[in-house]
Amino acid sequence: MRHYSRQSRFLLAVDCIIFGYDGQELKLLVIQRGFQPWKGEWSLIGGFVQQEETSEEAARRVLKNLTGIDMPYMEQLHTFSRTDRDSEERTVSIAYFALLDLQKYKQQLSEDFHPAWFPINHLPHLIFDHNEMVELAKEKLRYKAALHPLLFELLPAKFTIPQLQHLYESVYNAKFDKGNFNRKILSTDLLTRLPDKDKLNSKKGAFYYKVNAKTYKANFHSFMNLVPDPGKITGK
Amino acid sequence: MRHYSRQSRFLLAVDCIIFGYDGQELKLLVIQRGFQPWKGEWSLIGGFVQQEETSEEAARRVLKNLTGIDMPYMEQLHTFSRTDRDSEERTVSIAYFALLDLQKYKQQLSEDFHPAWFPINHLPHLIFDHNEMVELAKEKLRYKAALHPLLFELLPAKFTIPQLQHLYESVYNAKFDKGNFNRKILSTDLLTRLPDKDKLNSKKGAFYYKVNAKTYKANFHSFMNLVPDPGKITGK
DNA sequence: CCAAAAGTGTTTATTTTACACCCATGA
DNA sequence: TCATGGGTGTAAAATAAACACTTTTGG
Repeated sequence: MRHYSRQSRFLLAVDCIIFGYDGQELKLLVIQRGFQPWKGEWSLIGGFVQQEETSEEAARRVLKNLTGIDMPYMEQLHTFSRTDRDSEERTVSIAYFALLDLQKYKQQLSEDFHPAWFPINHLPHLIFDHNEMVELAKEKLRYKAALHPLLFELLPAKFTIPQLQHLYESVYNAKFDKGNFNRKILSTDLLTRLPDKDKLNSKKGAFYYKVNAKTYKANFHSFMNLVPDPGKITGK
Repeated sequence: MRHYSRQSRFLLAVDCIIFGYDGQELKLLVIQRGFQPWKGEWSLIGGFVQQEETSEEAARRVLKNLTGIDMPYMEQLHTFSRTDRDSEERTVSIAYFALLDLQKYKQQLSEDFHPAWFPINHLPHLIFDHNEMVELAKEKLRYKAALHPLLFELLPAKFTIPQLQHLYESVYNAKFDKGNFNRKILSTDLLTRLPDKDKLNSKKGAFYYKVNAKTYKANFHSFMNLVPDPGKITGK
């Protein structure tokens, strides 16, 4: 009963929830599945874990193969193990969560696997339990971004505070006070102001900032208060 | 390459990090492993996932079998997949995290599997990557307990505020101001005062409280500020 | 009576919020 | 010049921190 030889063995998959931001709204990367079953249906990017790799390596390999991208930010989300979650054969899936500057990578995205970016509030039906995975990932994104400077991963190297605020507003479906948002973000000391301005969105122009790599790395894991009224965010 | 039939299949384990509190300090439940390899070594409670159950069901089944206890609080922690983590055969392990009132369950704990409670700051060497799992679980406990009323799960149904404070202090290895702690906890409206007092720890006696199930359930997931100076807790 | 722990009060500092106001500039 | 978004100032409110003080009671 407890001996290795008598135990069941399982297919192990990885599935990746990839969020991107195009300056307008938060989007999710999905592909049209290229093999049976459910060929042609929308699906998260995923694949099977191989014998000689960790699940994290599998996720990176699959993402690299299917998108051509080395994910700059990725973390494990949750392992899904419902016995009927895959219609073909019982498969346990380890889900990963990644963030991308959509603008930067969209040219480099290979078209071979029919990728598509869907607005996070208008997702198509996905195969298996992939919609459930996305819901959990959205919760985690909102939870974590309220406490840690996670959303910078979705922006280009140079961005303005109003752009950052717009991103936060689209993640939380809320409007924040610009004065307070400014001070709160700048008080974290995570940003360095650059000499030039973005003049596309206003006549006056907004200064560009870049992430201060030192303080970003040092403070990423400490608690911040990046979102107004976080008491009302219902975590997990 | 992408077809189900050609993929590797893996042993899937669950391992459980069980924290308990005895009124003095935080402890971890481990057992002496009863089978080869590493028979007799200290190990987390674990077992293999079977064909017809989810990983969560496997964790609950294994815990029930080995301890006799239906875990009142359990959540998935992380999936560990280093290729060499099990010396016998490649095994991927889904780790779970559980909290127990140690006093309540210690009689009921079956002795068959040689269980032992170790103080969290003086753990023995555990097999495989189990020490690593415990470290991650400790981080998560500290992280989550600073924001959510998690630690109540470690206390009996009736407890005093000084007892609760002592628990927080032992989890964070810190001393908190009793006046501020009192007000902070009571302001959450999570506790209901009972008519009687605990007179064991002081002459004056401290009122017993119980968790208010309604507000507890309703507010569990919202952000609170249960620990002084949370800005200094380094999350994850 | 008094030591010791429980619990309350109070003052100060810090953070958050709301919102008024000034600034720069392209059309 | 003036509408528009960028950015700063400020006062009020809420929260947090430090610490003094009062209460209770077994020995």
